[in-house]
Amino acid sequence: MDINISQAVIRRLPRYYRYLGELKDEGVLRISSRELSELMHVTASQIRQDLNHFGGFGQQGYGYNVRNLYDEIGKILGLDKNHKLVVIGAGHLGQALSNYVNFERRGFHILGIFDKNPDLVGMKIRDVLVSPMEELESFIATNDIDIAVLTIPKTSAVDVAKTLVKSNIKAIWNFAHVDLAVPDDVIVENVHLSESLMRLSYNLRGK
Amino acid sequence: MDINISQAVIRRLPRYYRYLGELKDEGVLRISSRELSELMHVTASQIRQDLNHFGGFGQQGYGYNVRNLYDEIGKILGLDKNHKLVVIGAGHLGQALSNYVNFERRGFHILGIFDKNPDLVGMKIRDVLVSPMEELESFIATNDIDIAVLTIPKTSAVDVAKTLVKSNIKAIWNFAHVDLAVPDDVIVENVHLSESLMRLSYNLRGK
DNA sequence: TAGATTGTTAATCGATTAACAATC
DNA sequence: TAGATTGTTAATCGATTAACAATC
Repeated sequence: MDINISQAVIRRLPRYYRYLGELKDEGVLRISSRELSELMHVTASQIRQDLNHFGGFGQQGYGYNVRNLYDEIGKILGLDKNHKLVVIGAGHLGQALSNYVNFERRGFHILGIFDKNPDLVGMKIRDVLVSPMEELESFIATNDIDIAVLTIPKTSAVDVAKTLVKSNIKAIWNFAHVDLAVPDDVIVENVHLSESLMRLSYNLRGK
Repeated sequence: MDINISQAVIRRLPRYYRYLGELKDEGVLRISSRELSELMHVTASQIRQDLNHFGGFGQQGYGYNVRNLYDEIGKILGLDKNHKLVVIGAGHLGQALSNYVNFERRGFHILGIFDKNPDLVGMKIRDVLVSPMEELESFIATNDIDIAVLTIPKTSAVDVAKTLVKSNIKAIWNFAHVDLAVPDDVIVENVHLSESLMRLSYNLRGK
């Protein structure tokens, strides 16, 4: 397995995983790179190149075993492991993410929800209590949290990120519209919804 | 202005826009590509290349006028125009997006919300009534809707997308975990949250 | 004018696609 | 075995960076 795989390849893995999951559920046992390429509208070359970064999962003359490839990609993506999360910001978006059961199914367990608004503290979302921000730091330490989901306005996001770094968080799933400055060993995955909407708007020009 | 600008360039425009907006709010009047590059952690070359796809916004020996460049990028992204939206799916995510006031500020106006669940129909979210799915098609026609926001499970998303295409929708902001098959002239911008979380999970490997 | 910085061309780098020998 | 399809190398394409003449 390559030491450093480009993010271009990584971006495509979840999509392969989704298609293979669907094929698996349909009872398809094997698939060739050509067949999968037609289904996904990518080149067969790209599929084979991408997969071979991680190992030879196929067999000449046969193709790929759907179940096996699905599992292997799952392992590559770390979906065979459990992750412990806290959601920071119990507003609408924080609540929406906390309510989303499919994350739980993939091993992403939300153990705590935090908000600075006293009106929201004490509320329960799917059995998880909303706690005051003051308890965040000790909660992360006590419960060995890996990932913080940041669904707060950008004005407070920078400060909270500092607290998270101090608490040795491993990764931040950032929904705030700001670039967080964190040490290199802290993973930040940004979801900037307004940027996505602007790209849509651009592509809509002249229509 | 180039006829066909790569999506790689387009992806970066909203981020430039965000930084220029912040500089503008801080009262900064002008900035050189080098200064901006240091702020954003990209190369000055890339900034100049990107901007020159759309025109010469700068001035030799001076740099760029912050206010002017901000406005120009806004125009490129179509943020000087108003857009009419419907949100389809009044679940947690649909509610979260409908409640997000910043979209409104950028000219994205949510005129209708739709759901097939009778318990949600009749509810009001920021003055917008949740209507039954049966009314979707006529609503789009009557109100000249540009963009549909799809926050429903993937099982129903494919069918609803067909209805949207029939209704001559121009763009779909798709939060369902499925690739929508639509004609070439319908824009689809995907937000696949679970894929984002999987990328985070991958980058977390071994930590 | 001299200095600064753009706009733009040329060079480099990396990612994608094509081709094919290896092999099931 | 013959046919099919992978794994992998080589060729191509596109995106990024460097360089510098143009010009404010």
